[in-house]
Amino acid sequence: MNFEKRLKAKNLKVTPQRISILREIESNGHISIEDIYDKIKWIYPSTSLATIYKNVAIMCETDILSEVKTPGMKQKYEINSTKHIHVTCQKCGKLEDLHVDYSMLQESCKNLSGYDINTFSAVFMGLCPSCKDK
Amino acid sequence: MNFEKRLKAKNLKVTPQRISILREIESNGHISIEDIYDKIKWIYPSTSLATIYKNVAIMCETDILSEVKTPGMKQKYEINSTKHIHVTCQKCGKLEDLHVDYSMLQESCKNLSGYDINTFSAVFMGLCPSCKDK
DNA sequence: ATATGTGCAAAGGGTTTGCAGATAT
DNA sequence: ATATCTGCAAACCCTTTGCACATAT
Repeated sequence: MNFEKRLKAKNLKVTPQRISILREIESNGHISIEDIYDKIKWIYPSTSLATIYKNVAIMCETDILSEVKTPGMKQKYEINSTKHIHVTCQKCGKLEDLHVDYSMLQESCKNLSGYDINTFSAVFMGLCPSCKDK
Repeated sequence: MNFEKRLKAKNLKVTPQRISILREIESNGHISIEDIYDKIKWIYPSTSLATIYKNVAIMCETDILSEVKTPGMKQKYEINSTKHIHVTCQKCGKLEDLHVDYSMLQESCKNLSGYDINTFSAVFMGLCPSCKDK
């Protein structure tokens, strides 16, 4: 993915810190602030936690990133891509994307509530294939 | 709703603080810790914030309450009832229940991921009828 | 009578802020 | 050249903890 382009499109300067943050999130899929920090310290040791907070916040505001919130777990971040939902394992904590069509659900939600729907956040919770066999 | 019964069923003692917390959550539908505190101060002024935290935590663990997490908003609590999803207004912050059938989505999620699904957390976000007309 | 719950104050942890120096454009 | 970004440390939440007293069973 072309991170420089995405940053510039939002008038954000391209800095090595930002690129490494985005790379970490991309290669982990879903990651918490602390985990970003722990990983980046090895690549770019001078990076401060405050910089990570500031950048994650600004990249969420500009829709480069999005937050993934799951009841009972700490919040994680992902690169904003095509709309999808999530599954997470209550035992090992793994979180995965799921590209399923939820337009029917969105339609009935819209009809029932009368809201104009912009976006959707959804997480199924259960046991992943390897945890359920133990 | 019979709060005493629900508490006793979980071996939790019935205290006036717990009853007022549950009453507040019930009458507000969805409410944050701080808002519970602000409301309870009028009814039962000696109640401490720590007590509210402790009780909300223990009532979540025992499934009397559940957390509702929405990207970009602070977390709220609701009385655990029949499974449902949520809609929230990005302008005024209102959060509502939506009793729609999501079994088809759950089925495709299960098939695609191989997970055993226990539960589901979902929030549609958009503009509520009264906010969208402004 | 006993286990559990409450309130207080202090501690803890995560997140934000202000500022001076560094960097991207 | 200038606006923006970074790193540091302090400040600032929100949340949890320990303990002595009170209360529910």
